Amino acid sequence: MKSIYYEIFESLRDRIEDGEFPYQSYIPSEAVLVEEYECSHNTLRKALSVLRLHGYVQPIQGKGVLVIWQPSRGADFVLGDIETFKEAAERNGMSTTTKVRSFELIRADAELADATGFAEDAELYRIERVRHLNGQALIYDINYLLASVVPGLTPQIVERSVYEYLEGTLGMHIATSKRTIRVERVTSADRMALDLLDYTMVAVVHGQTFNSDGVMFEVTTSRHRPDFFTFHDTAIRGY
Amino acid sequence: MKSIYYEIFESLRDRIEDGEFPYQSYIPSEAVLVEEYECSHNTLRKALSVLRLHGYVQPIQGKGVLVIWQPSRGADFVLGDIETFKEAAERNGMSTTTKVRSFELIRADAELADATGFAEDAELYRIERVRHLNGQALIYDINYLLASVVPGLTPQIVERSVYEYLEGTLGMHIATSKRTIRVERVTSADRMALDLLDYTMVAVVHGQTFNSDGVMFEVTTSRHRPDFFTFHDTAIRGY
DNA sequence: GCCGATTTGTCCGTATGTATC
DNA sequence: CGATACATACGGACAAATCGG
Repeated sequence: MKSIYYEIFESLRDRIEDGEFPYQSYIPSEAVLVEEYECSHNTLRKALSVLRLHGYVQPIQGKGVLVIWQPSRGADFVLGDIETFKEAAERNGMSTTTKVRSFELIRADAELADATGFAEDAELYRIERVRHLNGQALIYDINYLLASVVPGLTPQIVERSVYEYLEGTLGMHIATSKRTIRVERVTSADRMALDLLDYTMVAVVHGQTFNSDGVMFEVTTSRHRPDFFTFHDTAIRGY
Repeated sequence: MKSIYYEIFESLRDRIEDGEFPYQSYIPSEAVLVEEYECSHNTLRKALSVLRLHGYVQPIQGKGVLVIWQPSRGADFVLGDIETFKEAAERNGMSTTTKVRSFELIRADAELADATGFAEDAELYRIERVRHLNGQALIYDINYLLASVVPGLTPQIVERSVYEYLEGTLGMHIATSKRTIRVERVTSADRMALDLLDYTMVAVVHGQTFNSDGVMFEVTTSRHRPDFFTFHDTAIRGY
C-alpha cells in the first residue's frame, strides 16, 4: 500500500517530466494542489519536499514552487539515487549481461573486517561479477554479502539480480546506501576482467548498503571503465 | 533566526559525532526527545528526517532510531553535500591557496549556451582558478557566473572565496546544486595548470548552482587530480 | 498465538511567521 | 497596506511494526 504523499510526488514528477510544468515555470500553488489532490496541507508539503530532494523543483517563499528540472541530454550510463544495475541499464536503454567470475563463502579476517566494516569472523559471500553492456565488459563488481542475512544465495541468482532476490523473494527492504567515488589506477585484475582499451584508470564506487533493520549487509566495490561512468547528484543547502 | 527543527538536528548530529550515541545504538525515543527539547512531535520528526537524509540515522518502525554514522577514516579531500572548496579544505585540515589564472567578462555564444544551459547572449564572468593544497596544484576550476546576478565581482574577491562574497556581502542564498561526476582524459590545459605527475586522467565534477530565486547563476567544471579526489554520498530508498 | 505497551509512520486541521507583489 | 504563497510549529488521531508476557 503506497502512501498518499508518495503518490502525489510521483504524479507531480511525471507531470514535470511530461512537460506539463516546464523548466522555470511555477507549478500550481499549495492551496490549488490541496484542492486537486484532496489532501491536507501537510501531506502536500511532504510530497513537495521529496520533489525538491530529487532536484525537480525549488520552492521560493512568497512566490511559488519553481521547476528546475531539465530533460537530460547525456546518453551514457548514469548512476543516481539508489538504483540497481539493471534499473539503471534499462533506463539508459542498454542491453546487459552479467557474468559471475567467482562465488565463495568466506570468513572475514582482521584485514577484511577493517576494510569493509563487517565484524571479524563474520560469514560472508564473496562474489565477483563482470557487467557487460552492448557486448563490452565495462564494470567489475566485487561484492561482500552478510551470509546470515542472505540465506540460500546461489550463483544462478547472483547472475540475474541480487536485489530482485532480496526484495522479491526474501522480502527484504533496502533503506540506506552510502557511497564513495574515487578514481584509481587500473590493477592487473581489472585488465583481466574488463575490456579496458588503453585506459589506465577506473572510476571506483565503494558502497555500503543497510537494510531496513539497520544492518549493513552489503559492501560493494564497482570498478567502471571511465567512458561509461557518470554519477549524478542533487544537493540542497540547509537540509 | 534559526528554526527549532534545525537546531535540534544540529544538536543530535553533534551528540552522535561526539560519541554519545555510538554506531548501532538507538537514540532516545521520540517521546523522550520531545520532552527533552520541549517541542512538538512533528518538529522533532522533521529534525529526524534531516538527520536521516544526511546518513546519520535510520529509523526502524516499532523499534527505534538506529545510529548508522561512523567516524570517517579517510584522510584525503572529501566532497559532499553542498560545500565550498574552503569549507571542505578546512574540514579536511589542509592549508590552501587559490590562484586566478584568468578573469574575463564574456557573452555566451550558441555553443557555450548549449554546453552550460545559460541563455544565448547572457553576460557571463568566465573565471579560471587553480586550487593548491599543501603546495601542489590539484584542482583546476573553470567557472561561469551570471553577471547580472553577481555585480561587482573582481579578481581579488575571486581569489578568496566567491561563495563568501555571494552569501556574506551580497546576501544571496544558495539553494540547490546539481552535480555530475565523470572521469576524463587529461587535456593539455590540465597539464599546464596542474601538478599531474604521471596521471593521464582527471576526475571531473560538473555542477550547476541555483540561488534561492531559482536562477541558475553558476556553472562550474572542476578537474581534480585523481589521488586527491573523493566524493561521498548518502542515498535513501523511498524518499 | 494473542494481547497490550512501545515506537515509528502517516495524515489531518489550525495557527502564526515571513517574503513577495 | 492587503492579498497571496511558502515556512514553521503545534496537537491530535490512527495505522503499522516490534517486543515481551
